[in-house]
Amino acid sequence: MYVSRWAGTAPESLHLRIHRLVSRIPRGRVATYGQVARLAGLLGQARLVGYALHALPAGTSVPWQRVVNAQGAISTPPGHDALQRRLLEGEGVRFDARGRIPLASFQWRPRRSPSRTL
DNA sequence: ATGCTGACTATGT
DNA sequence: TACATAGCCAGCA
Repeated sequence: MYVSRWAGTAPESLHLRIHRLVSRIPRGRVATYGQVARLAGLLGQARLVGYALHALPAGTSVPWQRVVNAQGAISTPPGHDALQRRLLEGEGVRFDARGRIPLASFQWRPRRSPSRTL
C-alpha cells in the first residue's frame, strides 16, 4: 500500500497545480515533464505530469504542447505527436535533424518557483 | 481492498 | 548513442 507524500492534498488539486503551472509556460518555450513536476512541488513525479496532461479535455486552454521529455523530444502517443510538433513550430520552436528540440535554446527558465506564491 | 498501467527520468550496460 | 531497468504514484478495473 502506498502512502502519498502529498496526503491531504486533494487529487484534483494535483492536476490543477500541474495544469496551472503548464499554463505559465510562455509561447515559444518548452518545459520538460520533470521540470513541471519540480516546479509544481511534485519532485520526481514526471509521470504524474504526463498523466495530468493526458486527462485534459479537448480544446483546453492549457498549452500542453509545450511539455516535452528530458531529451527535448515529443513523448505524446501516435496521432498527437504530429499535432504537437506543428503547434510548437507555429510558435517558433525549432526541431533539429533528429526531431528533438534544443533545450539549451528553448527551455523555459522561470525566475522563481511559481509554486511558492500560489 | 489489490494489482496494473502510464504523454517520465536517472542510471547502468 | 541506444536500449534495458528500477523507481515513482494517482487513476482505474
